[in-house]
Amino acid sequence: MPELPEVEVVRRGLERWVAGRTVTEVEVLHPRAVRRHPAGGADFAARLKGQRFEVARRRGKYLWLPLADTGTSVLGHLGMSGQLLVQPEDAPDEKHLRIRMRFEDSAGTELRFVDQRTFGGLSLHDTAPDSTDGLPDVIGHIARDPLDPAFDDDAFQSALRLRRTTVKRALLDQSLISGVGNIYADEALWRSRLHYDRPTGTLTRPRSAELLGHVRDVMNAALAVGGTSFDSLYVNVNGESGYFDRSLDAYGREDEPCRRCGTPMRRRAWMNRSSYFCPRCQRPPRATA
DNA sequence: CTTGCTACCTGCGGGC
DNA sequence: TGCCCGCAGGTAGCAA
Repeated sequence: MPELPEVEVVRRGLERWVAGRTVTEVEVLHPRAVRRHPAGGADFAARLKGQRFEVARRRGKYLWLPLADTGTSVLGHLGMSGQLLVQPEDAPDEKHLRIRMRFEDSAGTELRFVDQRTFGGLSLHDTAPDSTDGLPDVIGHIARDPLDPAFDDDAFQSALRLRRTTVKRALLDQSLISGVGNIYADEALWRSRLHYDRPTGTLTRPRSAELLGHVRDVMNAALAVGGTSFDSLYVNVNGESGYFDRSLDAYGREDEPCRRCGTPMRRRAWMNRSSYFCPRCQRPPRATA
């Protein structure tokens, strides 16, 4: 479940179904799922045993579960295909089950990390000493996300202008603004009538403010309907899909009419992935750029 | 320091 | 039927 709205849907599920529970047993079934935990899977399991989870937190696409009274947290990233599922203990193992956690209460459910492509993972980290919001130390480079009340709009706009890059690259740069991925970048650019290759330095203050507003709007709209799910890979902790795919205006709409002007939408290969845009509403920047 | 490119994985659908 | 290719919502790590 990649981008901010989908990760927030998962965070809310963890808040409801996992917060306050004490771990009794951890099984690491694939070493790559804990590769960001340098001490390895056995250490990860041993250190988690007996600890109690506090309310799940999130920044951008990262989420973490603080362990009560330890100054440490279990940090998670879902990568491209990761899922955190709260399943009945007797449910059959998923094909790509990587990590299982059992609890000492009698709720009868366990937490599972399932990940087909193993780009995601869990790890255990200390809380950053200078952090006021319990941030694990290893994600200090991740910028606040646009739904964070402490996100600084002015600072973002200034930093954006100073970048020597193009606008979509900047939106995907998690050290500048976090939580935006390929879908919501294309959606926000379409709403802003901006081409993905527009140099950041050419954006006026009102244009960058508008872009940021559209990033927020599209993420909030997606969140309200449970996120974007094209298939069963992107689900909440109960395995349910979101509905925002029906509301996408750009992403995945190659050859379909632009919802604003009717021109067929285009797809361009871009950074080993794709960009979807309207060739009429989102004109490429002048000259070579 | 910044910016951009590639590797890291598995699976799916389309063309041959 | 099967093989090969391109493609998939992400990020770390490295080169320039």
